[in-house]
Amino acid sequence: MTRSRTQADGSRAPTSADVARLADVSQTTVSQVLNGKAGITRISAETREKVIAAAARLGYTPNHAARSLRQRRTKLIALVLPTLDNPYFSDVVNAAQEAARERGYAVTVMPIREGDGFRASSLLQGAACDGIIVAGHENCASPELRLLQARGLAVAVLQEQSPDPAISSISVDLEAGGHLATRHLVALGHRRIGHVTERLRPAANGMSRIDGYRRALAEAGLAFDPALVVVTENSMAGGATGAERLLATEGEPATAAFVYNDQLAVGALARLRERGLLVPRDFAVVGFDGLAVGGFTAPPLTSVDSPRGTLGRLAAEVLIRAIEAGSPMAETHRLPVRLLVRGSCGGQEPGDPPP
Amino acid sequence: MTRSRTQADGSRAPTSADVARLADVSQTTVSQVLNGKAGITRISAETREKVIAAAARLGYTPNHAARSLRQRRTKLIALVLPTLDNPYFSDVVNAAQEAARERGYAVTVMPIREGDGFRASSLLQGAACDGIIVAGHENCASPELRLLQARGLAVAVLQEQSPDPAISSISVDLEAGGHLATRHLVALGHRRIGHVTERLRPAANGMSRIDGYRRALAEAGLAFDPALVVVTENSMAGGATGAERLLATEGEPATAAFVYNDQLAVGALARLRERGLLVPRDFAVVGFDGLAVGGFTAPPLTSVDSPRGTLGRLAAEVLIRAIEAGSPMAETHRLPVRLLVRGSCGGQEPGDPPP
DNA sequence: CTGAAAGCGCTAACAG
DNA sequence: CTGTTAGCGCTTTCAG
Repeated sequence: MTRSRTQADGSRAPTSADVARLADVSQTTVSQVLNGKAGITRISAETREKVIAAAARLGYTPNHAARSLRQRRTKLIALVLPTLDNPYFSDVVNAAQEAARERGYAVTVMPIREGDGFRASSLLQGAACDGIIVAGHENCASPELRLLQARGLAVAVLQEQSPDPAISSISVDLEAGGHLATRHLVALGHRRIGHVTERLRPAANGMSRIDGYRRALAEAGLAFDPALVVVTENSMAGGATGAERLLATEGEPATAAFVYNDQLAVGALARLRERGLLVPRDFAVVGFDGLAVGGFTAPPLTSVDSPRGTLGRLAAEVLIRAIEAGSPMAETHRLPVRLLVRGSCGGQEPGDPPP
Repeated sequence: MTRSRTQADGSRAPTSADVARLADVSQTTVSQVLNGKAGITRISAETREKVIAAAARLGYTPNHAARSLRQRRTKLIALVLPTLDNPYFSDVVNAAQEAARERGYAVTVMPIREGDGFRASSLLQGAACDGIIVAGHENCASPELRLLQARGLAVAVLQEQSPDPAISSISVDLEAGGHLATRHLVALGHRRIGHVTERLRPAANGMSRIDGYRRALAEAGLAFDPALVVVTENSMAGGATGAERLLATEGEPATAAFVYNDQLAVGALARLRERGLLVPRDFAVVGFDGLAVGGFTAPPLTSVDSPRGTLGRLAAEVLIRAIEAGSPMAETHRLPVRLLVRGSCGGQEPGDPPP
């Protein structure tokens, strides 16, 4: 009973060897009992009891690093988010976490600011997790992703279409959302409809919000007017200045706007109010995401609702599939969206519109 | 040159042995070059070059699990949050991350729902990280925390006073905040001031928002009326029903409320509006947190601003100090707050009030 | 049904 | 200035 290497505070996390000693069995047996697959019963009931009791008495938990090293598997998934200040990801993370847990994986969130270029990637490269789900424009577009994938890390991209077809992507149908939102405004009689958006990406492939916006305009016989597209920063403040700029646009003024996301839309609503415009009487707004906050704005925000739970769950499932396949099988999923009609467009009272 | 164990896709993450072979040196040398402390130069410039070149050529990144196992240190800090749907923590996390990075640590976020009882704690117990910063009522109060600390994990509690004096705590001065908010309302002439709050915790130790609320009332010679304290759920919807209940209270009606946090306050503002009350003319509201969203509500929300960046940075510093000391030194920090006057109380235009 | 031995990839002692 | 050796804690053959 050599009790070596004590910590500064006198204790030391118990190891499987400690458990083995206490239960008077081998480490192998401890491992077998504690990780025993249901099927294979190579352990007697009596031994099993002893081991379990010993483990419980010591409060034993397997050392994560040792196990990961040995198994070349961490059972850990990282969700890479650009920021935590948009509650959009809350539901996504919860659902991903739940789906992962069912399969024996844990989910952890790594905030990596857009443009930081995966500076934290020593962790990712170093196989600190088995796979990553990546969100955020730049992060998703990063060429480093395919390097990570080549290193054996499973990669899935969330809410963006990856430029790289070899990388899995789970997103909602942004184009359909843009179309739905814009069509809604058209149906309410608007003919000068603006679009407030985050910086436009060059790699537009006909799959983004603005494409749906343009399609709805075209279908209604309305010309696309670049002067009505305002690019701004992705924040509430950005939404406010976006609205401001839209109002200041030359030519016939806009009477409505389809806004990139609810975060921006909250800012836009505030600025419209400050400028003395009454929404929806003087101006209509549609957001995107279907955030809870939209139920509490003045007026409540009509928005394209995205199935965040399904998105998160699916992302986890796809990723785990790839991890367990051992090879990078790319899957692409595009989930449908629906219009969540609240009060910011007028015309109808809260309730679901006809499809 | 035995190239063994290829992955399904034919590649394999390079190891330090691979680098050593390529550079024609020993693994030790590779390790020394790549982790070399600035001071100790036991490596010739030439060798260093060779190693660095080889590592670069292979795209070598040290294996996290192996390194952690060997060093008994992960250089990883987990921030345990109850949910991601309150943007409050965004700044906290960013600041913590920055402070940690300066010291060579990475920060990861683990969402653990309140009441889940650290179910994910196999990771925490298993030494998957060196320390944790815990937020959320129940999580902070969990007795498991001291177990984790006993296991050698550094623990710091955020924004709550830990019931356990042996655990570090970094929070803002909630009592002062409650006092500041309530005094502001008193100064504006309100005499029936309600308080909408999340469930009250038994362990009230004179340090929470409500204590400051009561102190300000007392100082103004106003009686504390339990009928004006409404307990509700921690969400925007909860804030709405809280406001509702406050309006329905019997006795002389409230004309103002100090609300637990901005999330709740957003909901409260919305419900007041729906009920036809004009804020601040008919009712005044003060929130807590100083979130960005408060700048975009109708009217903009006056709130007790909390130094979230400092909080996060300090938490990381305290934790890292504890990690590197090797023993659980408890530190308690309570940061000051200030009133952020916007429009939801009237009386003065946006701008800082006199202290 | 159980144990002994090997080794995951890395770094820290200790020799030279 | 560099290499050899050992071992972190675990799981996994392989023998019994």
